[in-house]
Amino acid sequence: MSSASASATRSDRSDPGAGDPAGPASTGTDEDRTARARIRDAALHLFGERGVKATTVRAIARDAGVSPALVVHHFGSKQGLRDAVDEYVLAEIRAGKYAAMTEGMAPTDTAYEDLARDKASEMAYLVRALTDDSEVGRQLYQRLFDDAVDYLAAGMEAGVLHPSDDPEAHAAVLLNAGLAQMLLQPHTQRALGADDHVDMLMRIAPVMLDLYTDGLFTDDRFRVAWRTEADHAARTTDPDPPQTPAPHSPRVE
Amino acid sequence: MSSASASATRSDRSDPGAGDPAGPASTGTDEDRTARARIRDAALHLFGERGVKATTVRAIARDAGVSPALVVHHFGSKQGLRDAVDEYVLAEIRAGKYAAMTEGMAPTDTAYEDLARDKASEMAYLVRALTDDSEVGRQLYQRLFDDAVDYLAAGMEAGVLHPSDDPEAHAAVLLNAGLAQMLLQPHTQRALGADDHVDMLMRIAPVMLDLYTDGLFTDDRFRVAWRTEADHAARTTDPDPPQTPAPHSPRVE
DNA sequence: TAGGATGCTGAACATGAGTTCAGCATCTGC
DNA sequence: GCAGATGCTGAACTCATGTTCAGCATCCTA
Repeated sequence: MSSASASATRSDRSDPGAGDPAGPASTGTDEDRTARARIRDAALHLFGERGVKATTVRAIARDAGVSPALVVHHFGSKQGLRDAVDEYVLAEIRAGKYAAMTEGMAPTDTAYEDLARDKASEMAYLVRALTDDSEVGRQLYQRLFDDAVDYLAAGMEAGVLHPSDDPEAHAAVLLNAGLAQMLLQPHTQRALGADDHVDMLMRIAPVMLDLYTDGLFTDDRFRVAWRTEADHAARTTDPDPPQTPAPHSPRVE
Repeated sequence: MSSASASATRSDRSDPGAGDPAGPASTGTDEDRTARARIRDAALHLFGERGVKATTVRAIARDAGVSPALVVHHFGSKQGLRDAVDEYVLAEIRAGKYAAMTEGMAPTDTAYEDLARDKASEMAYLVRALTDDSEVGRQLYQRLFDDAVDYLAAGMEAGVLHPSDDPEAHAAVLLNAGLAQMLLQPHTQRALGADDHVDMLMRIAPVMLDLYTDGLFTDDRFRVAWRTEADHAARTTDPDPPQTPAPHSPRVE
């Protein structure tokens, strides 16, 4: 067991303490936080900025002010570090810290702006996670989706939102529309010539409120056209459709 | 490009023929297409599937049925190949082949479905480009944005769309909402339990049409609240306060 | 104060991946 | 038929990057 003696110290139980001894991401005034925490934070930041694959262990070590070897000492491997970052972020997701992301659905307060400002690194990481197909992305979306379904149900119950034939699809569409403003933020900002993220939000918010208040179309010709076409397609595709497209019930007008 | 001794044969004029001798992406029945075209197509496919960084030249060569050296022979370098793929895609963008992506804004026909089916590889590449910050992504978004602005203007002119105070922001919001259904497609499909992409679109489309026809809110209370708050913030920001905590407006309860 | 655990490092190691290179076949024009 | 251009390959080279390792300092404990 001579060869395994030194490495056993690392790989087998890399955590010096219990659960998460590093504490929250940006706690601790400056650089007196534990090296483990600094490494995790640096990784979160760089992973979010450039992606996991494009981030080197050496770059993380440099940003954290430690040697590359220490990264491996604490987390076993780059993958182990990634897992630790994921677990950290997932814990925050489970704690509901990113609930404001659904605010993009209908910007009624500044919660989203606050989130974008205070958790920029985490947000970048999450945005990336949503377009990878990582476990973090899956869990984040599922959580936001569940929240959105609840919000919509409550709103419909209270009568402030139009009822829906398909509340889940409704939740998904609205959630996606909200998240899109985040995913496509750089493009949108450029296209609108906005100075910064907040400036862009100030352009976007009233438009979304108008859209959700008045709709877009001045009458229902597009909906009628679509239904006609869908019915026609359903009728001509095959005589006995295995999945009836569910005739759309009349909506609240 | 600097040490132009032996590499001049490759780098400087890597194209054996003129402009784009490889022809369109999937033309040519099976494997009798030129190797250059097969390499480009394989690269497009893999770049879209895994990302540029995660795709190796060796994998591209394997998929194209050639040696890694031939990739470099034709395109000078991996970056050169990437540039060629970008240029190919950009040409298609300029030719308006992806205009149906704006269809997501308001699904009035099957153009988007057709696109998703026939150009799956290209679409994956473009989706990835939109979330990187690549030149292709920028140009694609700009093009789609310009198209969206035109569509909206025409619709408003014709009276089928509500007029807007800020048509560009309106175009951006609608474009983003449409693109979101593409960017978040895997998540949405999972959350809705849809069988496939088309199944998901059949759930999404009527909801979007309902949303754009009727709106979401049953009255304008949220818009009024937001305006009130915005006015208040505007009035109180300038005198001195650096950051107003902003009282949260009434939410959907 | 001795001894071991802990935190940490510099230097080396191994591998994966982009790239280079010398040469072989095939085709075309003379 | 010959010569050069063209298309293409296997093998080797180089470098970046993840990882290992032996050892040093510090701190806690008996």
